[in-house]
Amino acid sequence: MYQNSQNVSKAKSRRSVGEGGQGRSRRPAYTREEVARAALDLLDRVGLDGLTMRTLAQELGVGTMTLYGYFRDKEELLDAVVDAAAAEHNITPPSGSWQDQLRYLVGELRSALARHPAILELRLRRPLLSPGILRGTEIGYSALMQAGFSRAETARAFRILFLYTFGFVAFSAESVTDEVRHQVQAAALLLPEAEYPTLVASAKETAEVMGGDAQFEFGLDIILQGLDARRAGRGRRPTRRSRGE
Amino acid sequence: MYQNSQNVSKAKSRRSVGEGGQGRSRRPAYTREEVARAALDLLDRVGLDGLTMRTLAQELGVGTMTLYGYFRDKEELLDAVVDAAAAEHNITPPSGSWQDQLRYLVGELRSALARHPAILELRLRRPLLSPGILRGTEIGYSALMQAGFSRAETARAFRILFLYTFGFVAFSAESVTDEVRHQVQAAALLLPEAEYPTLVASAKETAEVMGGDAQFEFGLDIILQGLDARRAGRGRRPTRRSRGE
DNA sequence: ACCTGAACACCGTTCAAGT
DNA sequence: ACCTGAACACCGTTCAAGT
Repeated sequence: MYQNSQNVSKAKSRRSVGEGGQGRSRRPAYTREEVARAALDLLDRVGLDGLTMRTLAQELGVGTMTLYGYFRDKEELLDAVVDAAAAEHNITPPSGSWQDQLRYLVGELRSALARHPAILELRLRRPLLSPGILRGTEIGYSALMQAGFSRAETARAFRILFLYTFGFVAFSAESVTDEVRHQVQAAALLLPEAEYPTLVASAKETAEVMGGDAQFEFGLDIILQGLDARRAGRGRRPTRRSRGE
Repeated sequence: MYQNSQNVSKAKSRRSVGEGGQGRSRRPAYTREEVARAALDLLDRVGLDGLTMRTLAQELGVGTMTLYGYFRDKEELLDAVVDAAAAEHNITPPSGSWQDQLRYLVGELRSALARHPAILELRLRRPLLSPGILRGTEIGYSALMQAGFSRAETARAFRILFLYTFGFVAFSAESVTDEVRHQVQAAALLLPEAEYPTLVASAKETAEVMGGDAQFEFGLDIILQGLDARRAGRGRRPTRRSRGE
């Protein structure tokens, strides 16, 4: 379902090694993708620290060193795991206004990241570029360009939405429970009021804002509103907001 | 310079153990803060993977197990390292419009994160609440509230800016070199044009947008513009943007 | 061709002991 | 009171060998 043509053919060519006639040579027990999916599954269950070459091998019923036949490194395995997570991500081209389309895309990205929390940390270090991931980018780009944004603005705008979503999930994942919220509120209330008057007064609001759908939607609205304002103002006054006044 | 009163007094009370008269009992070679700062320094030099209890101990000229007298865990040490990084962060209350003040704050946060890149990854897992970190929040809150935002809006607005900045630094740190940009552009150009027409056409723009001051400022402007629009529209029409149309 | 145990150079941390 | 080496239960990975 992802990178179809290339991967399938690669797997096939691996499988068809025995066509020589002797048919005695062993063929790999798994494909790269199968190993990656097993690793993703294990990752979901035991977290990033629990994903070990040893435990993964055990899970698959092979010797540890067998894994090094599929991947040069643990690093390379982890890249494949990120790819496997992206492969699950099946987005259908949305309809509606450009804002609606982007809302949908960003929502999909958010839920995809939430489905495999450990993936996020993995992606921090790699600028991922596999086709599966870029499918969403393509759709977002075309929505923005149809709305009248230039190519440069489109790239910038999509990047903002992408970064916001990533930042949100990274810091507002389901790890922000009610308990964490209470801790935050308590910590804010303990601050010296002389130095932190506004924060002490807003302790409750600060805690509420740590996560949740409402906060996510609010930020999304703000960004889309800002983009819309930028779009509307085009040509008239090319935004000299960055200057002094 | 950070959490002044408490920490200093704690360090003093540690030092003054020998006041009993005998003066023979050994006192700790370092304070907690000194160990944390040494760890931060080591972190900057060798990265997160290189920061080991063993190497840190060696750096300080003590046995490995001595560190466990200061911190129960490596986890607890890392928390202290994040705190030590926050302690360096000295922000002076800014002036100007609320947008200017927030621009300044966010810029400070960005450069603070850039100064110790490994800190970012550390902060992903901990909702940090030390006073040093919250100083910036207090200033941001008061700027937003003076601009007329409600407490709830203020908390939401500041959170957006915080998340955007974090996301930006996480994915657009100095690790995005020209080489990475070239890779991105090349990867985009290699996509099948039938499926990715917009992305292929915007390969150059996509690469440019991966990092850099211009992109950061653009996103910041968009968010501030969106916030301003929200502020201006208050009361009139309480934003039913989230609905269908 | 494909698989794998033993071994190496590391980790964080417990334990029992040293002054 | 403070410090610490030895030891334990782990890592990722190299190497040389097994079928």
